[in-house]
Amino acid sequence: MPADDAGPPTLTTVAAAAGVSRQTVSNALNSPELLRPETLQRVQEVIATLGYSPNRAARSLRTRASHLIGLRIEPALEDSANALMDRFLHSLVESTGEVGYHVLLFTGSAPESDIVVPADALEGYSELLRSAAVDAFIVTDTYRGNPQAAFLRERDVPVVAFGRPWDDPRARHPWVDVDGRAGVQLVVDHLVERGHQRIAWVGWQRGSFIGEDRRSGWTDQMHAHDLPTSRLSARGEDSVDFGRRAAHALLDTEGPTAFACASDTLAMGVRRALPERGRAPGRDLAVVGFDDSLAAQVCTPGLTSVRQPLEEVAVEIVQCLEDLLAHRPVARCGRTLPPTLSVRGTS
Amino acid sequence: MPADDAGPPTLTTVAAAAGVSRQTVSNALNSPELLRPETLQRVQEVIATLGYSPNRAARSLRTRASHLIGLRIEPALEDSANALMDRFLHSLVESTGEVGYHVLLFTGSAPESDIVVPADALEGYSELLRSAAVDAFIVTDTYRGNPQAAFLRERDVPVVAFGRPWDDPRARHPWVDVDGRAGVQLVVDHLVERGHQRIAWVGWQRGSFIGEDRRSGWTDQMHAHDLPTSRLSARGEDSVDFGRRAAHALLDTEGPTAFACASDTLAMGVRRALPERGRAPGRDLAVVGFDDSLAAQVCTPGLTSVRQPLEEVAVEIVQCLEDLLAHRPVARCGRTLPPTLSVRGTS
DNA sequence: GGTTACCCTTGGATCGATCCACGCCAGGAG
DNA sequence: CTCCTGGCGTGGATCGATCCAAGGGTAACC
Repeated sequence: MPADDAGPPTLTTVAAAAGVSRQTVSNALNSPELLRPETLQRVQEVIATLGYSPNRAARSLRTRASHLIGLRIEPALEDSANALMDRFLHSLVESTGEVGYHVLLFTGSAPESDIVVPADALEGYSELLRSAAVDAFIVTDTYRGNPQAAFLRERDVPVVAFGRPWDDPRARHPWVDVDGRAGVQLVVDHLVERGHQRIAWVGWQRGSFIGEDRRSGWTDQMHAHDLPTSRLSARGEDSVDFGRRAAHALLDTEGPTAFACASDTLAMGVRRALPERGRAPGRDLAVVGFDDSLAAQVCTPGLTSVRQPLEEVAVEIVQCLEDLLAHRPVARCGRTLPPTLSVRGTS
Repeated sequence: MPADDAGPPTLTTVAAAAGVSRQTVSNALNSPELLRPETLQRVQEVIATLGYSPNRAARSLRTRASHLIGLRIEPALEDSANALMDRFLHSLVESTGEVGYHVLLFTGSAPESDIVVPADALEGYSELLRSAAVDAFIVTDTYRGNPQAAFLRERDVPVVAFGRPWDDPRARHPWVDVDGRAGVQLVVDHLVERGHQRIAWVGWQRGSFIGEDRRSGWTDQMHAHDLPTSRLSARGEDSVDFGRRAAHALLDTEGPTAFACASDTLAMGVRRALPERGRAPGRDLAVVGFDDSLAAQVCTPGLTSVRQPLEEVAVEIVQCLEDLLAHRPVARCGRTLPPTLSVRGTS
């Protein structure tokens, strides 16, 4: 019975030092209400003195719970979506930490086809789950159809998605998403309040669920204000250059006084176009972006932009996760959160 | 002996199905060379059929190795440093994955004082280590003095740092860093090649190790080309506005034809100043940044910038980690990697 | 005095992989 | 014919925490 021989202390070590039994120490940690207050305190003191903390491997083995949440990181694309991921990741780690979970990152090397998810792509998930390395997953493919979540859910893999199952509204896995439509509605309201009437939309091509969702915020809210949308909409790729060209085209014929954009990237393009016609972004000629990226915050004047409530998303996801892991019925299967508007110099 | 009752298969399950003993299956996984090829193949087939993978908790408990690497995420600061972290994180996860490790994220809630690292701040690390949750740590406080690495190392915590121990060159923990000085030397060479002679420096205040390191690349290489540096240097906070003011001040009196900046943020400020004097960034009046941030890539014309080789940093760190964990003497205690130059429209 | 409740002890089993020490068998060498 | 070695089987112990069941004290109560 090596007491203070080598390595970190164990339950037995602590028990011996505190003059109680293993069981009592275990109870002190897991069911403190079973102990008499004075005993509890004594045990806790010894735990603190010895710097004991329970071996996670042993605990996991016995309880069949690793208290780890798996998150797959996609190969780095240096775009604004990634900057979002970073903010999200921070919040997520914090939220999970508060309820005693940690985040385990992994990466799937297998490339995926577009629609059909081959078994290979799920291999990473499957392996981690079979080896009991993680208790659940969070999937974050917000920017595509995100078929993985439903796929995993069908196989009884505990999973919560950041992003709606756009392509299958009947999917029954829990998800949390940001209400892009509501975000753009905020933008329109804000611009109308500033006196704008001819508000143009610069967005993505048809076919992007997220793009259409954001755009619907523009059309709906414009109509709600009895404002015209006809010929005021441009669609194209998500690039600075398209934003610039779209702004020129709209200014040539339609005389808009404000631009609501589907992304900061497009908004940066619109901004770029204005000086080329001797105008400047500001109250009179407004530009609003989406995502509140670093670029939006750094440029002068700052770009007004829709900010996703990623911190709240993380909190919601963790709540779902807790329900899921406790085998409680998850309160809400899907939930959308409203973004906010960061108002800066361009509006 | 529940064969295919519930839960994932275990060693015993596989052994029974393959008609061999537990030990043989274990050997098939950990010391395949001990098995006759035909036996090995048979066992592997059964493993594949049953979809077996060893329980990580059990393995960790027995071998005292979790195959997890701890990485602490600092509270989100939305600056360019964070964008770097993201790129680094991706590479790191990939590199660690290739050698059978995963990355575990955690966060320390305790605030830190400036110099003295209180025991509290290390609590997060310590707890994870005592509970045998991780085998080692990576610390990434590149942008400060980074006292934690040395501190942890002294306590025999396996740790590799991304970032030099600036304040204590004799620290003996392994580290990998990017050679900022060499990066700026690249910039100077590039600008000289483009015909520039009066190259200004826009950097940070004294006292920042990293700032001084980068600046030394400018002074050294300017002198190597027999070019003047006198009165061509501006120092201030890392903000767009300071960059702008510095550019104006330098243009007022010194007539520089190129600006080398300590960060993309400063460079964006310099860029901003040029149109205000009827000039435009480009070959004739060059601006170069540092970090190759998204903003540098997205703006028009694109900002030439120094790109940190984060992918290589990750690979090097993982190599150190392997040595460390194998109790091999770490090949190089510290190592710096040269950055590259992403040349774009502003130079 | 007996009952009840409360607090704690005791000793064991269990999770699943690995480590260890044998033991067994076949084939080739001596 | 024996010895030896490579390939594999067998049974048990081990890692450390938790689960389980039974039991021994003490104090308060009727």
